[in-house]
Amino acid sequence: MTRPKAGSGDAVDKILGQWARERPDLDASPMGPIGRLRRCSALLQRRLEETFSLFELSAWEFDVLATLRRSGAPYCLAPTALFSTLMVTSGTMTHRMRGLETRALVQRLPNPEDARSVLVQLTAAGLALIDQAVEAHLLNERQILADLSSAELATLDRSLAILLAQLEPESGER
Amino acid sequence: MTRPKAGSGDAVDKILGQWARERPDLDASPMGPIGRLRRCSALLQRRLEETFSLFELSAWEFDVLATLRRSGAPYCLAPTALFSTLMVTSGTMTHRMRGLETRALVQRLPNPEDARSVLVQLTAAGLALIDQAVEAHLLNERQILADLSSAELATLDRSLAILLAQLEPESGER
DNA sequence: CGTATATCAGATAGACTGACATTC
DNA sequence: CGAATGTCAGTCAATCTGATATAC
Repeated sequence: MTRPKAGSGDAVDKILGQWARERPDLDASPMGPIGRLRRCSALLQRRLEETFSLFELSAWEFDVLATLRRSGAPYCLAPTALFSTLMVTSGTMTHRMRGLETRALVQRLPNPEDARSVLVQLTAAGLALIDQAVEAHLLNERQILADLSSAELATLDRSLAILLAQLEPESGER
Repeated sequence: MTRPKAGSGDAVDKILGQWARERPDLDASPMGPIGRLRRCSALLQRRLEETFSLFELSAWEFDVLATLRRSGAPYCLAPTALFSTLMVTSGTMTHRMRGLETRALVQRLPNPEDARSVLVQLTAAGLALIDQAVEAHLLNERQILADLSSAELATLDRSLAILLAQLEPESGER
C-alpha cells in the first residue's frame, strides 16, 4: 500500500492548515505559492551568503561588483546606473562605495562626458575577486538546484518568469 | 507574421545575456531561476508592505501577530516559540515585543507552567487588527496572482514546494 | 533658470551579541 | 549543579531623508 502524498508537509502546509482551522471563512490558498516563495527566498539568501563570505563579501557587495563586471570592459558605471539597477537610493550608493573603495575593489574616476558625474570602476583586484566569487557562486547555485530534474527546473523557471512579469514595475499597473 | 517569443525579456534575461557575453566560459543558467526567485521576492515584499502599512504594521509586525492569530485561542505563545518560528534571536524578539506591547496589540502574561517563561498574547485590539489585516493581505495576494491561470499557479506552487524541500533545514544536508 | 548628479550628515529601524537573573 | 528562558544594554550594518554644491 502506497503512502498517499498528503501535501508536501512543509512549513507552509502547516500554516495553511492553521488558517483553515482558525478562519475557515477565508480562502487562504494564495498564501501557498507566496509563502513558499518568500520562504525559499529567505533560506536561499542564507545559503548564498555563505559563499559570498568566503570572499569577505556581503550580498550587496557581491551585487555591486557583479553588476560592474557583467557590464563589460572597462567595468565602469555611473552611480546613477548602479543605484537604479540595484534599487537603492543615491545616498545609499554613495555610502556603499566608501567601503568598496577603501578596500580598493573599486575606484572613482571623473566622468569625461559629464562633469557632474563620476564613473565607478572595478580595480584589477576587484575584477579578480568578483571573477572568482562568481564562479563559486554559480557552483553553489548549481548545487542548490542539483536535486531538481531539468524538467522541474525549466518548469520552475517558466512559472517564476510569469510571476515576475506581473511584478515588474513596467507591467504592474500600480 | 507572428512575433517570436524571444525569451521573456525581463531583467533576468538581460543579466543572463550579459554574462553570456562577458564570461562565455561559464554556464550561468542557474542564475535564471534563482535570480527570478530573488527578484520576485524583492518586488513582492514591497507590494505586501503597502497593504501592511494601511494598518500601520511593518512586515515583521504582521508576521508576529499572524503567528499568534493562527495558533488559535487563546492566542498565546511563549517567546521561544515565536522567535524559533520567525527565525530571529531571543533578544530580537524581546525588542519586538516592546513596540507591540506599547501599542497594546499584545500583552505579556506569566506562564503558569514554567516560571522562567512568559506567554505573549494577542489583546482584543491585536486580534481585531490582525483579523482585518489578514483579510486585506489575502485580497492583495489574490490580486497579485490574478493574472496567472489556475494551472500556472498550481505549477508554480508545485515547483516552489520542490525547491523548498531542498532548502528547508531538515532536508538540506549542510 | 530649472533639472540632474553625487555627496554628506543625521536619523532611523532592525538585528545581533554577550552578560545576567531566574527557574527548571 | 548544568541547562534553558527571557531580558537588557550596547553595538553594528544598512538604509533613508533632506540639504548642499556643482554642472548640465
